[in-house]
Amino acid sequence: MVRPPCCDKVGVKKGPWTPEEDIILVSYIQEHGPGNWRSVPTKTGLMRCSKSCRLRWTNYLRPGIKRGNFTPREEGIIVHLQAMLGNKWAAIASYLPQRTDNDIKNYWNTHLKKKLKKFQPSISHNYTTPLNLTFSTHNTIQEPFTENHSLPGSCHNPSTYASSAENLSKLVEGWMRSSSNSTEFTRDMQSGLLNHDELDSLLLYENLAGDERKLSMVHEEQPPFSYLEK
DNA sequence: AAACACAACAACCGCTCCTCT
DNA sequence: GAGAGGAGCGGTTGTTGTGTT
Repeated sequence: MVRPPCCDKVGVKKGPWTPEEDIILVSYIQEHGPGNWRSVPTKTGLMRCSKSCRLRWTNYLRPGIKRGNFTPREEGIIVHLQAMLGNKWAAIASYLPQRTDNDIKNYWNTHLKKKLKKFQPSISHNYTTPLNLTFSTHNTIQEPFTENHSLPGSCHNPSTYASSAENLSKLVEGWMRSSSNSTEFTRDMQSGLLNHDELDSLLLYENLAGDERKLSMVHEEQPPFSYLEK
């Protein structure tokens, strides 16, 4: 069975959005709310594919989006989550509500991948396994957390990555706290929330993000699995 | 100043997943 | 339970900006 395209390719405008198109889309969504993207082009008169409208809204026009430089802290979160989840950009983005999955993906591909490659150029392919698989191997997390940790994106629609993401939420929360409170972080570590691989990853990356001059020193050490080229 | 190379980012495409009937 | 349609995701490409020769 061949699925028809999401919209008629004939007459559909492509390429960069103009300010006028943005205004039309934003005012439509302000009036009707996001959703029902299929009908947006016809209702607004925009000569755009419904997917294009959705992408434009979610990535650029949606309120609360932060653009521009990623902070070292955000970099650390991205790197660590990427190591655990793989290229699940939407899941990673759920931990950085002000950033979009597209933004994170682009930033990873253009900045972080290179940074990490430079950081450890001779990694074997054996290390490409995301850390969430390591969890089961090491039994660091034996049961999913059942506490009420809110997880953006998974609370309404349980997704395929939800179970690991729930675990991650705790993990990341612990790490984020650690940035400002190393005592609590140590407590998490001692209570078994983090295993040694994860801790190495975090500490190593904090060196990387905080001070590039340390790269040559870190390079000598055993690499965490996370920082790998796919 | 021009040509070229590279980097960064916006957007598209194809596929999968989810929901509804 | 199956099928269809819509939404979402991730990989990739295209375009533009910036730096270098």
